[in-house]
Amino acid sequence: MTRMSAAERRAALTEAALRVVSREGLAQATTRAIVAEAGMSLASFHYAFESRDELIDELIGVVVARERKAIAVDELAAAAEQGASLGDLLEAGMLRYFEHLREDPEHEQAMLELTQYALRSPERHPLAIAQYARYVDLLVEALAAAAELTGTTWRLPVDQVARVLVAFSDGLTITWLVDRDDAAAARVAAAAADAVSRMADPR
Amino acid sequence: MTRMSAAERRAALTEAALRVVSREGLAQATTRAIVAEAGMSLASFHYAFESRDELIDELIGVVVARERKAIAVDELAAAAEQGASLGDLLEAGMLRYFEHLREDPEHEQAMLELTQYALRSPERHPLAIAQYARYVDLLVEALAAAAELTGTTWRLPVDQVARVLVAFSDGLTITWLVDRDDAAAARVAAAAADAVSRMADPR
DNA sequence: TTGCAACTGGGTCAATTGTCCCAGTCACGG
DNA sequence: CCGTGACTGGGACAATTGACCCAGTTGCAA
Repeated sequence: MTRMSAAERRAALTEAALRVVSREGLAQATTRAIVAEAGMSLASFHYAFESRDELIDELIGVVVARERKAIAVDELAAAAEQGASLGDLLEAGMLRYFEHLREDPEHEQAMLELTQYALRSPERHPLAIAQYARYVDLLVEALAAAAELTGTTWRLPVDQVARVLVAFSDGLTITWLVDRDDAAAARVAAAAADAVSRMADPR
Repeated sequence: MTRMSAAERRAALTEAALRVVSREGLAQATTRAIVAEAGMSLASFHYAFESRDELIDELIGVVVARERKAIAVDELAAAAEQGASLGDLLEAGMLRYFEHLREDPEHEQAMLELTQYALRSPERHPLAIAQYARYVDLLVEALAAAAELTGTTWRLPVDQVARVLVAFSDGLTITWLVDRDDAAAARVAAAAADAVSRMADPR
C-alpha cells in the first residue's frame, strides 16, 4: 500500500465505506469489507480511526456536507425567463431530484440507512438532525430564488416551506425505492410542487 | 417455560421480536435478544424457526397484515355530515395518522427499518412491495369513501391517488422522526391534504 | 397408567467481527 | 547517507452470534 497522510487515508476509507454501504448496506460495512474496498490492511484502518463507529460518524458528516442542491439557481432563472410559473419551477426541481435519484438509487438508500442508524442512539441523533437541516438549507436557497424570479412571496417563513418540501422529497424517495414506479413518482412530484407553490402569493 | 403449540410459539417470538426491533433496532434484534424478550431458551427459537431470517420475514408479514387504516369510515361519515370538505377530511386523516405516529414512534421506525432490510436483498424485495401495496390498499378504501361522502370524484384511479398519499405520509414520518417538530408535521399534513384533494372534482 | 412424540434446557461449535499488537519497512530531514 | 518516526502487513484475540445437538421432561392419547 502506498503511503499517504492520515487525512488522505481517512478520506480514502470514508469513500470506500460509502461505496460499501451503498452497494451492500450499512450492516455489511464491516471494517474488513471497508479496508478491502479501499485496498488497505486492517491495521491502516485503526491507525486512521479509533473505531468503526468513528468512521461511520465521519461518513455521515462527509456525505451531508457534500450534498448539493438539485436545482442550480441559473437554471431556475432561465426557466423563469420563459414565463414559467412558480409551480412549474418547483415541479421541474422535483423532477430533477427524481432524475438524480434514478441515476444513483443506492446513494439515496445509503443516506436513508445512515439516517436510521443515527436515529438509533441519542448521541448520534444530532447527526440526523444536521443532515435534515442541511437539506432544508439547500432548499431554502432554491425556494427563495424561485419566488424572487417569479415575482411571488412566500406566505410562510421560507425554511418552513423548505421543510415541507424535504418531507415530500423523502416520501417520493422511499416509495420509489420500493416500487420503482416512475409514473407514480412523477405524480408525487407534481402534487408536491402544486401544494408548495400554493404557499406563495403574487407580489 | 410453559408449553405451547408451534403456532403460538412462533407468534410469541414474532411479538417479542417486534418489541426488540422497536426498542433497539433491527441490528440489535439477535436471536438471543429475542428469546430473552420472549422468556424462552435458544433451542425453542430454532424449534419454531429455521433461522433468524425466517423470523424476520414472518415479522414483516405479520406487521403488514396487522396495519389498520388510520381513519375509520364511520368517522369520515360523521365529519362529512357536518359539511366538511374533501380537503378537510383528508387533513383530519393525516393528522390522525400523525397522532398515531406520536403515540408510538418506535413502531413506525421499526416499520421503516424492516422496509430497508427487505430492500437490501432481491428475494426479500417483494416483502417491501407487499408492505407498500398494503398501505395503498388501506388508503384506497378511505379515499373512495371520502370522495363518496363529499360528493366528489377522483380524476385519477383511486390507487394512484392513494400512492401519492402514501409517499406524503412516509415523508411526514421520517422528517418528524428526525426533528420531532410537531408544527412542521402539521404543515406537511395540511399541504398533503390540500394537494391530494385537488385530484378530485365535484360531481 | 403408560408410551411416546412434542418440547425444553443447557451446552457447544464455527464463523464473523472489532480491536489490538508487533516486527518490520519506508520516506525524509539533517 | 543515515537515523528515526511514521506507517504497514500479518497475525492474534476475545466477544458476539447463528445454528445445532442431545439428554432429559412433560402433556396427552390410548
